[in-house]
Amino acid sequence: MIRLHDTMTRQKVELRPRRPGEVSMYVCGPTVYDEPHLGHARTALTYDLLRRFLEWEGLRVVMVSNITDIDDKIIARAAEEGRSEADLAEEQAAFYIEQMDRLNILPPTERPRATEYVQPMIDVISDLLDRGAAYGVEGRGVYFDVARLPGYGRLAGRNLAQLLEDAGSRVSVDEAKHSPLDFALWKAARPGEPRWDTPWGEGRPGWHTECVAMSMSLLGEDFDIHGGGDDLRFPHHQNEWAQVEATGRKFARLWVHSAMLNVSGEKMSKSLGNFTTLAEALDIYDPRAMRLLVAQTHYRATMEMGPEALTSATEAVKRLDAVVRRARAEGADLDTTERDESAVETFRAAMEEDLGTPGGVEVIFSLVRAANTAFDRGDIGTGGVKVATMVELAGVLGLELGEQPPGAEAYGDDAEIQALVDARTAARQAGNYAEADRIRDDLAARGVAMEDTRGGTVWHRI
RNA sequence: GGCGCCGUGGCCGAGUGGUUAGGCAGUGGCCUGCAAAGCCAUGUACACCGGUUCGAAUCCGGUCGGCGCCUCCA
Repeated sequence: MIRLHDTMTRQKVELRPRRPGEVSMYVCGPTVYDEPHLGHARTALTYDLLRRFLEWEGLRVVMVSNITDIDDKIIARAAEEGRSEADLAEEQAAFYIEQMDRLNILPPTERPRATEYVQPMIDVISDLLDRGAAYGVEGRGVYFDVARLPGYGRLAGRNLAQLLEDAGSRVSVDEAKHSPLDFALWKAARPGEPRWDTPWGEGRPGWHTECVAMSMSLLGEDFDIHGGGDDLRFPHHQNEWAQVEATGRKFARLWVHSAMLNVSGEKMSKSLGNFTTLAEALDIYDPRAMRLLVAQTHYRATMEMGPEALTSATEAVKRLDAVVRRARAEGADLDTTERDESAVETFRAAMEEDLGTPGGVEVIFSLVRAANTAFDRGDIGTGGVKVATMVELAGVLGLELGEQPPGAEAYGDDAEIQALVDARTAARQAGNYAEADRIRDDLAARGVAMEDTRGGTVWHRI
């Protein structure tokens, strides 16, 4: 039984897909007006972890993750840079996807762009207007009328009255709106801005409507999971919910939110300007280290992703790679279908309980120790099963092991290095340790490390 | 102000009412020609004060401290 924490009901609930065997999931993606930062990685990795786990459990996952390519910030940035919104958005979207690939994040089943779903958005808004749940304001746009939705605020853990009480002080009161809580479904075009024609005038879609149109168009009513970063809980997701609720349709069955990232104790965000770009970090650290670090922390807990944490995760990944190399050197059969079933079940149990990736990681490391212990005593068969199991479970977390860190380079090709390694072995066997050590130092200087195992000497680039 | 989260050993970070989380780093030992990799051992951790309990880091109350949301944001 897979359980997940549902933000709407604030409790862990069993995942019961609307269609047995298939999980439909919508995850809010980025607004592409700037480069992605570490926070985007945490969110994207979280849902990739969930998706991979569900698939490993034998479920078919239909995952939709959008790219918001029209928005106030994109318009502003494009104007600053003196180019078109489409040009900027396309460039940033491509860059975002490139970083996701580096993180080994599986491409979503569908990756819709907001501008491709303007008609569905218009349909949503028309429907809301017809039902009297929205109203137009001349020259401004169309607003959603939240006042009559009793459940509004639930995702934020609040009610309408509480929200209204704060609204006056926190949100600048807009006389044009019926209520300060009302939000824009459609924004009337201003000079020079991208625009689409509609029955109520030219303009562009409001953010909250975009995700409704895309999710409902691609997944249909009553889809299983709606996810995103915790900062989207309110108002974004609440406003999405409001629109669907007002039309009497069924929306997401379950709401999942992944926690934020802190940088030295403070939330990292674009508005605070304290963010590290993802590309920058991935140039320095093994992307697998970032993935492991994310998996070591529960997705609903705020985490710190500083240099220290990334460095320690990098070392941890090396340990995983090392045992795979050792297994090969020892001549273990890693293609075996035999598994440490007990470990697999412990892993599954941890993961089934609200995506308990930290517990899963624990299982992986306990297998590493068990494998090394087995190899130490010469039990290659047992060691091989442990490693094969470990590799599979790490794979569920999206960690491909036994690989050399990206960017690792050494002077010379494999054959040349192997020749030197062989020469060192010969020198050692001849008792010429000075020569052996000289070769070792030489290779080390070229970025090649060696490990002597009973199966022989193996080397790898660092 | 309202709502909510958190405070775990050098760092990161899990967790169940009573048995070692795990990772990184450190120290000692084993292994090694020496290393590397690895294994073993090692840290009397749970903000503070009360309470419930046979027993609480884990439940309740309070105190202090930190953070988030309430406004664009993954």
